[in-house]
Amino acid sequence: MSTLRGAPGRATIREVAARAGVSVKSVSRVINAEPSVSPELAARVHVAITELGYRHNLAASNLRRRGQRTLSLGVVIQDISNPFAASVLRAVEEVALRRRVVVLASSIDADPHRERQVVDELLRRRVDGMILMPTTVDHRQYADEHHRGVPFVFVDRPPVALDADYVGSDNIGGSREAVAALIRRGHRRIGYIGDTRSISTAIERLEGYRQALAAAGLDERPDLVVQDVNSPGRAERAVHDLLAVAEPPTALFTAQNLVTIGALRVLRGWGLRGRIAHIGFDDVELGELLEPGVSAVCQSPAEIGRTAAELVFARLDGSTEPAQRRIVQVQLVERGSGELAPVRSVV
Amino acid sequence: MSTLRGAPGRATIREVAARAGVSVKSVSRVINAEPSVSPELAARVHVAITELGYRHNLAASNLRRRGQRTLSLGVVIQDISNPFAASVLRAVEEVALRRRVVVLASSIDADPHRERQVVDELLRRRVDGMILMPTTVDHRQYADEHHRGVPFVFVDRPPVALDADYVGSDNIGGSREAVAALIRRGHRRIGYIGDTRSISTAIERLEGYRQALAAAGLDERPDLVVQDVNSPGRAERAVHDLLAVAEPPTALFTAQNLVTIGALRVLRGWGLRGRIAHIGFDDVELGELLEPGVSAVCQSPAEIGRTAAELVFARLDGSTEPAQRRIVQVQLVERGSGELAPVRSVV
DNA sequence: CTGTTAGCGCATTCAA
DNA sequence: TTGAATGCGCTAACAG
Repeated sequence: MSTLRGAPGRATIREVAARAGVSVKSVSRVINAEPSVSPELAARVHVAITELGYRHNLAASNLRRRGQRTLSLGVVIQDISNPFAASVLRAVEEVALRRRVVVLASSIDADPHRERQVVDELLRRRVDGMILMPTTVDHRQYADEHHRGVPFVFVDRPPVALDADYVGSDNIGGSREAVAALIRRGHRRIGYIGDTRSISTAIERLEGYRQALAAAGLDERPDLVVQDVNSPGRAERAVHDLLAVAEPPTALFTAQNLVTIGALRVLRGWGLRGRIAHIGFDDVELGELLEPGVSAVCQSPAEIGRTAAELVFARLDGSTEPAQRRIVQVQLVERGSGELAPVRSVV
Repeated sequence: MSTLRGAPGRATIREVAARAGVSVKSVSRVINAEPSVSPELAARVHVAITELGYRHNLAASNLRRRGQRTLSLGVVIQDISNPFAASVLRAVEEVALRRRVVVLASSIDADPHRERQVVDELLRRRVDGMILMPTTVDHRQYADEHHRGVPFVFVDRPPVALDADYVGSDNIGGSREAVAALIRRGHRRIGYIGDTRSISTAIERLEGYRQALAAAGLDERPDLVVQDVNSPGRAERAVHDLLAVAEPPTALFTAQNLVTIGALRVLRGWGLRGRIAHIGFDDVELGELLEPGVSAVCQSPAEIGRTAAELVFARLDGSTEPAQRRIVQVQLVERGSGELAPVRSVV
């Protein structure tokens, strides 16, 4: 038996009107819950709607309606499989659904071309606003749309060459605090492993690392800083390299999610998890169950997402304030790995 | 300075035509890349489009166009923050984007009312098809839409009272294999902790547990089976209860993600992780880093998502085959916790 | 309170 | 190869 045979075609407002014996305008009034419709008329219309399986067509409605809102929001993120991005999206959904706004989301990985394609597809569908976790490093390409009335809000990475709202974590402060905590435990040789150096969050987290060193009067040792690490696999190699230097670090600061995971694999494999202090930026799932627990600078993706959504809607509601820059606080959660004292010879 | 002042209003096809000195229809032809337009005319139109910042309006276009495809897909899932759901969604996105189809996704938790609301919002926007991980237990409410031409594909949980396509994991087989593996190690008292018993996956996983016991000639002990556990917190209590029975289990089968996590917390807290064998259904992040590693029945969310998307598009391409039931294989990944031998007195 | 007419932005006839 | 009319489903503006 076929599941989908002979679509009977969808009823229009005109057919509903005919069936209910009223004008199309009256049906429209009922649908939009306008006042000043007699209860009997409304009832007749509702019956007709049910009988015909009529469903309001939002697109057609928006075509004529003033303001032209599609009640949809575009969200462009790195990868929905990443827990951080997923939580951001979830929070955006919450705020949006309250306004009956739906979310069109797409992952773009680290592919600028795909970012462009996805943004285009979303704009073709006339999303009312856009929340963007960009992978591109120059955003003037979006200026035209932005100023034409589709507000762009940037998440996690600030807009470059574009005057738009931004929400992100306190990357500098969080990193500084983590590294300072390691220093307080007596560590002097602290390894840094971070993401691609063109990414603003990577830059900021390295900056926090440096500030903490400077505040403690420590010199940065270039051989303890590894950048451009963007996968667990590369992180494993980076740890390997760090431990091979003349004076290996007694502590590690891994400045990104996947980097942290890669480092955990190596340290665990070598039985070093209890001997090298380790703090990661961004939480890892089940970090508290490991032995020792994984200390981490925890972000608040839900608050970031909520804030981003609120900023978009504020713009849609007519706000003309200067571009906002909202920094969401992070929190160093100590679970054991970050509180280890230095061990003279780790390897 | 304001970020969003004076939206100049968006150029229409008519304005483009005027500026290029051609007819509306010619612009339309250029936009849709129809053959038989002279290169010069096309060039003039393209210039006008760029100058005016014109952007094709897909909604208006679809209104008149035959077939009326919005090139959008609705995806309704439990919770986008759940890694399983996120991976499914990601795979759907991949398939969809190749067809320039965008995905409207929404989380509904376990709230039937919200499921209804979200589905309504998506249908109002005339999504071409729908991928649904339902929380409702009766789906005849979707029959009308489904037969009207909006194909519904069910994921993770099969349709009830509705003749629609379904993609899910081999819950029975996976559970049977996991429990059989425990039995092979010598376990005779194996605890089961599972999700709400109205959920089909929970029913199937319990069935697999029972089949394994039966195949080994073991009687099911009711005091070792705990159902309706749907959060880590409840899972912790369930483990607590199981360990308090007269003859506590020497092995545990936790039949869901969050249940597994709750169990891990308790076992770790009590120092029992190395003494009670444990296999979970559905993988947990970083499970291989724990000590011992968490053995798990791993699903293939990406394949589930890909298959679901392909089924939707097959229907949209006109397939009238009988409703499909695609079972995706699972894999028991042994990492240590499931290979522990029975310990006489665990507590 | 209810109905009529025009038109949103575009694609489809049909005609030149 | 190009263009003028007509209408998609709905709402705005204006009647009654």
